[in-house]
Amino acid sequence: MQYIAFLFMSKTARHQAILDLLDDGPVESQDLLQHRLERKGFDVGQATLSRDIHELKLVKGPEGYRRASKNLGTEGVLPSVMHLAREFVVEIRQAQNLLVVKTTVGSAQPVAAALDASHWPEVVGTVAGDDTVLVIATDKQKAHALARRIRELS
Amino acid sequence: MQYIAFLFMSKTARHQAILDLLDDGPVESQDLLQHRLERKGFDVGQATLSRDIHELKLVKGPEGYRRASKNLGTEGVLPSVMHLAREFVVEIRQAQNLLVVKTTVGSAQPVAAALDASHWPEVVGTVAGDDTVLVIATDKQKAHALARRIRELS
DNA sequence: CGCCTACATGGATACTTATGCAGTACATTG
DNA sequence: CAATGTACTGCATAAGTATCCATGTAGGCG
Repeated sequence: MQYIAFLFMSKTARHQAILDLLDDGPVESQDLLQHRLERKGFDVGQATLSRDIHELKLVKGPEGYRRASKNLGTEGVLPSVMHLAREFVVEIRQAQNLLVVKTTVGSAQPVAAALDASHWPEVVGTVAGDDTVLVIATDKQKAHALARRIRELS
Repeated sequence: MQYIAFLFMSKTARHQAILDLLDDGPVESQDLLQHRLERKGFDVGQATLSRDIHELKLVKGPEGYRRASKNLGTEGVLPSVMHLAREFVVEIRQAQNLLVVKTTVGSAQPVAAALDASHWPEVVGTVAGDDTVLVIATDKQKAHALARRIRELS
């Protein structure tokens, strides 16, 4: 039944969604969070949110829930993946489910940050050095698709 | 009556005392805080503490109440994996034989170092960025087992 | 002094969050 | 396939926190 896919995707996706919501500012209560998630298509109970919040190590201050180490309101909006890719990506190679993205020297970090922020489902995570970003995809196929997508942005 | 002096000194002094207490580590609940303050000579109700906490803009995370800006200083000694995992690891995702460990911003390096230092047989190696550690395991199964083990540390 | 206003506080209680338990969906193993 | 284990979840409810209301005190002022 379709529950399968739903359940499987759900938790991680929901976590992502929660973090996204929090990037728009703190959320007062679990109830409010529940309703916002609902509007985003996540139907989940308060109990689960309590658990999610614990797992994500969120913190509740006077303003509500927010990410633990999110300090200094440096709300520098990061540039779009498209812009960054076009500007700094030099080459993309694939090795199994991994992509090695070569960038101009010093640009790997911002590119990785942008890829993370885009929350593409194929991207499990990224690690950046100085001129290289390692992108971890769920599997070979996704990695390939992802490579194409990034190339197309250029 | 001495109530005068008591009442007059109280609020500010109590606030100070609360901050002092928190410097020794987070406090789980208002109840606990109440008892600790009592031992220090402050006799105060839960309602008042709720207000104090708000006024001091304290923050409640998984560990309890703490000061908002507390930026956990990780000094020279390499803390145990357990401690680091519990403190900084936010999420663990698996992609094939790799684990993508998300940490709070800036903590990836120390977490990776700790994982390396633990010399677990499943860990082939690690690479750390800013908020992401890539852990390479020998195979899918080991990766899965490893993920569980790290999660259990929390 | 008598009166008024502003605070600080505790008790009771409304409200919010955490958790024990049980059920569902797989995954793995024999 | 049956048996067992793991992950995830909701419901009911326990545990924890915030707030309404009443009280007591201090300071200002005519």
